[in-house]
Amino acid sequence: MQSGQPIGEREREILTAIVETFIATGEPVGSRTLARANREGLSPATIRNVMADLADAGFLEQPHTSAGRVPSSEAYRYYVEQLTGKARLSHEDENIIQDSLHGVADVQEFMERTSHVLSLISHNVGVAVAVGGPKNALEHVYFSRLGDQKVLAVVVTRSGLVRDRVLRLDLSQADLDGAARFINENFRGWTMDAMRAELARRLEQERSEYDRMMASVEQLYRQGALAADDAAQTVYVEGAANLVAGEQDRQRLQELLQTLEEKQKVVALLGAYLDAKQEAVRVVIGLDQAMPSMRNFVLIGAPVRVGGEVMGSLAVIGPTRIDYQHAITTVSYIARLFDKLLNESE
Amino acid sequence: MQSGQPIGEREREILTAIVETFIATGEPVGSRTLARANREGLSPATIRNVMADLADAGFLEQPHTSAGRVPSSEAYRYYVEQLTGKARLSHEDENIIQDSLHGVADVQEFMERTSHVLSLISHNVGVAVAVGGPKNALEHVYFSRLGDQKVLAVVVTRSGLVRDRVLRLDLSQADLDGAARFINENFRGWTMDAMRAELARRLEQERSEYDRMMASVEQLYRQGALAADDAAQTVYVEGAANLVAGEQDRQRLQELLQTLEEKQKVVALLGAYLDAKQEAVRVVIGLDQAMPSMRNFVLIGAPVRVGGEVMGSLAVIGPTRIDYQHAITTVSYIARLFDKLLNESE
DNA sequence: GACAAGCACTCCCGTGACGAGAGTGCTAAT
DNA sequence: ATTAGCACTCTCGTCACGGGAGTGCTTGTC
Repeated sequence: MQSGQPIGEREREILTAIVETFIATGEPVGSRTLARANREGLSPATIRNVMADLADAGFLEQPHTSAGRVPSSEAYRYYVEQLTGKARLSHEDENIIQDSLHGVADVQEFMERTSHVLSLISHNVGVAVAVGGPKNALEHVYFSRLGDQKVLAVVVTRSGLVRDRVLRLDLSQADLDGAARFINENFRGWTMDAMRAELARRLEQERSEYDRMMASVEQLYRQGALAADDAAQTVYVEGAANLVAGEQDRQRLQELLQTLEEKQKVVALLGAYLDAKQEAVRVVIGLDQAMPSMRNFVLIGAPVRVGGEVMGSLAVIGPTRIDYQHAITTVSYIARLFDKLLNESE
Repeated sequence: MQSGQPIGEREREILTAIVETFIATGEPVGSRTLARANREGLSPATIRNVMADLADAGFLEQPHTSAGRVPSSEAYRYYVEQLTGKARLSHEDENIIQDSLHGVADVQEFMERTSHVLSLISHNVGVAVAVGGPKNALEHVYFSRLGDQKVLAVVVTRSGLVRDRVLRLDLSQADLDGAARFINENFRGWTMDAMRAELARRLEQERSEYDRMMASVEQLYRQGALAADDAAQTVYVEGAANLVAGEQDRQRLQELLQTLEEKQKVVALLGAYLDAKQEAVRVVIGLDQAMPSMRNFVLIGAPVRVGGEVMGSLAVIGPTRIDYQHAITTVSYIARLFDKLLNESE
């Protein structure tokens, strides 16, 4: 058999058995072990034949001759694909999640706790990001002069996100108040994107007949006071310490931790693989494409939507040797919880 | 010599030599190595005698007979004490710091970058915390009804800190606006502490003659809308990955990373050892007192003040085997830079 | 043809022996 | 007071060795 799908029922069974025992033990799995566990009582020799076929087809790898077999990325993909989505989270885990997220109203805090509880339950890295929300409705802006050349800009969106930044600008408080009033009166309820676009249009068009206030608005706009772009994201990464137990190579361990510390990289990862359209949990095996230091790692994540718009995403990141079923149900459970909680309060 | 101070000039010299070579190499240092480096050309045998004395006095420890000596915590304390404060930061390091912090106006961002640059330069863990600032002057509050039972509270202080939280409250936007107007008009410029105290007093005293607005204020107050307490701190911890190289014991490494992930613990550490009164950098050797998982670790930190009030603190955390001189000058340099930048703009 | 049994072979890994290297403590000499 | 010398200790890297686990292949059986 060369690269043909291992369509046979027997092949399938043996492949998933290999994947599962490897995930459980972490050691190359040999034909004998497999034969013992196999309920049909096949002999090691038979299993060896099948294994040889699977190896030819690219599903198994051998660290060295006379060692057991290790699943390849392909094997994991196949394994995940044939998992039934029917597994339920244990009550224990459900309780932990409920306790952890109960009564939290703040999106930020929700994200923070989510990353924490994800890492806790999965024993891997839990990640949650809240995107700045260019599609969020503007609720209120506020500008405050802090001192020489410094202005504090605060933007509140209707979903409860608060972004603040300090700009280098020299405007009086009166000017700032005027600009804020203008924006609040004209753009309340607009999406950030729409507001910015309209503002840009007006500034362009009415350039000749500027009054003092519009000049202030322009300055604020140009300095990014109203930005709600990709940079305006909060990322929570927790459980990096869990990787210590799993990764033997110290060099690699350090690289991994470093990568996880660079939050933008994590954001990029999630962004690259999760999109708004997908409905369910997505499993990405082999992150080395997007991030070389993450080879042999997988991402199990889902977007969080509020009213159709992506508000953020959550994920578990761990080695290929991860409990897929468990991680998938956990992520899925929290994502649904999220949707329910966030969407009910609209 | 039993527990007497190693007052002798020779002892001092040898002790610092031991500490320095141990810091540099990480291996127990023997009499021969020391003799080679010693400029007075003492023989190994003589040095052995001195070392025996130092060991008796509690400054040196021996992993096993016939191994070199390792400095004890006492030795590090003694070593740090006798360091001259005159060392200057290398221009290279100064440039890195300047580049990294240049043009940053926002306190939060300043803290974030500080922790980053600290970890970068020291090759250890960099920490920076901004305290909520109970002594900060109130600039502005803003309340917004988000939906059923949810209210967003935003507090802006004069120093540019923005705190937001979502409360479970059911007040109309009109009520919220009234309460905000009341607080802004009456308490602008007050310190958070004073404002809270006065508010509590008034609520107590005028309980009988409440109007609708004061009732709203009370609800907000009770729900913590105006809290600016210890919980309201932001912590930045960076460079945890650097510990991988230094710590051999995996079990311990994991514990360390876990501790650093629990931000409150880090805050507690800084809080326990750094106080407003101290002028310069403080070096704390042996963190196991406050945090068992941190045994054999040291903290090199300084508070950040604005106008006499503590606004936060910064620190390097690393193993006892750290380049003290370098870490001290780095922390001191950034602390001074901080003071300069923050205080100039007042 | 599918499965099983047997067998020779490969490779890893734990164990114990062994010697080099580094360091110590002590004693005797300067 | 210092130092040279010496016997002793402890670690660590290397190497040989054998057990264990696993493979591939060949042959045999239903």
